[in-house]
Amino acid sequence: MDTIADTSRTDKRGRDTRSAIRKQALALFAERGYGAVSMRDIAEAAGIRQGAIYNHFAGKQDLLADLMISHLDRLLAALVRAVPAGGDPMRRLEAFASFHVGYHLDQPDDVVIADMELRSLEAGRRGAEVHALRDRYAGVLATILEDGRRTGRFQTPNAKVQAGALIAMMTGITVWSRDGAALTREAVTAHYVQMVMQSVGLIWPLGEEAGCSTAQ
Amino acid sequence: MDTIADTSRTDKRGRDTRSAIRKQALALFAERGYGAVSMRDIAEAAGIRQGAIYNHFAGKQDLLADLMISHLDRLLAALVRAVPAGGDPMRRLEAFASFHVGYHLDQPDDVVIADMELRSLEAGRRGAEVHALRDRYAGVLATILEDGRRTGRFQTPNAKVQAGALIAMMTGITVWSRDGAALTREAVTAHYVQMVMQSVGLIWPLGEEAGCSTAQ
DNA sequence: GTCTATACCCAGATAGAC
DNA sequence: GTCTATCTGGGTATAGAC
Repeated sequence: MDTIADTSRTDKRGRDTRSAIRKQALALFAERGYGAVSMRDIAEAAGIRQGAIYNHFAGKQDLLADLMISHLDRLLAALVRAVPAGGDPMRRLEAFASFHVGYHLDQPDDVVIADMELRSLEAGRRGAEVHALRDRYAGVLATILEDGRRTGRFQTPNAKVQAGALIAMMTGITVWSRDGAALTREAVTAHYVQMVMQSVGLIWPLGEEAGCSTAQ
Repeated sequence: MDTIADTSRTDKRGRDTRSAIRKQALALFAERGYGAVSMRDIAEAAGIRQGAIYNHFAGKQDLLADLMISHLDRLLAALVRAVPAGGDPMRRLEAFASFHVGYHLDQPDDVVIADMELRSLEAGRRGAEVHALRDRYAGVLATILEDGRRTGRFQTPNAKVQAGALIAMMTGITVWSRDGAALTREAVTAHYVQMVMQSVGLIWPLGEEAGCSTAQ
């Protein structure tokens, strides 16, 4: 059930088979979905034979869990760097939205797997770990919203519900951004940040004359 | 490739096999995902043998396409009844949000299939039809947002982007509402409507302190 | 229309030589 | 660690009796 080896890097010939498997599996799962990809497909893309995958991963499920968990670990680590733990909820919300959108634009394959293939991940220890990591991520946003609500800055009915709603909204980016976005990265980010900030009742962008919003 | 018969209702013994197949397939696809459900599973749930399904559907793909298209047809018909074609964009946006949330709470299985199993639907005539119906639905919302933006009532950067974002947000309901919602139907609807209305820069609920763009 | 039986294929995983 | 070869099981779809 578990990963065979966690530390392998390049072998004598300078090729890192384990990394190649992960990379190709990620791309194929994201493109076709877990169920539609065979171990033979992955092996071929990685330049090896099917049986050799089992020298690096215990099975297809192990491979999927490995991809999800390593993605979520990186996501959470990057989140901590990008969003301050305390301070003005408005600034933290802006930072969160900006970070989330940027990350999804940069790593659409990782993200789409962690979102769409949850049902493909069989229950068990790894599955619980994945869910726990996802909950931690959503919890960061929920805390920001709750802080804003409690101090009267945000107009939000329920921090947990809204956290789920906003994450769903921003994650939907991957659905349409994959096929040739007509918008620049900055424009997309600005749009989503504006929607998020307005959704908690803020006037956005800031500095629009004493409380009243007008289109620019 | 096509459906065998479109009009069958109950047979002599009062049993409608075709409807039973559709009903069970819908529930199973929604629960486990298309790829994880076999024709044998569906047949067993419907109380027949596996081969008998092919008297009603040309294959598994045909069954999936049938479920998606009939769902989208019903969704669009209900949308037309619930949301007026013209008039105040604010009222139409409120009606759209309220309708969408209510429909997703009522028919989570239909909705989750049409959203999550798009990748399982092979390209072709039926696939194109599904995408066209989905585009029509999103187009209704985009038109509302554009009307509001043009007349200066909504603060929205890009009607098409925001339409996609709001639909993704509201559709995410199915993810968490399936396991014992702690909120009443009315509370969930009110929360989401509020988030949608605020996300276009409106003060919501109406009648909160004068001076800002609450427009009638 | 439904049944039983089966053709046919492809999946994930394993064994053992090198 | 990788290869070839194979085991084992499951899938969709079809054939033909009733």
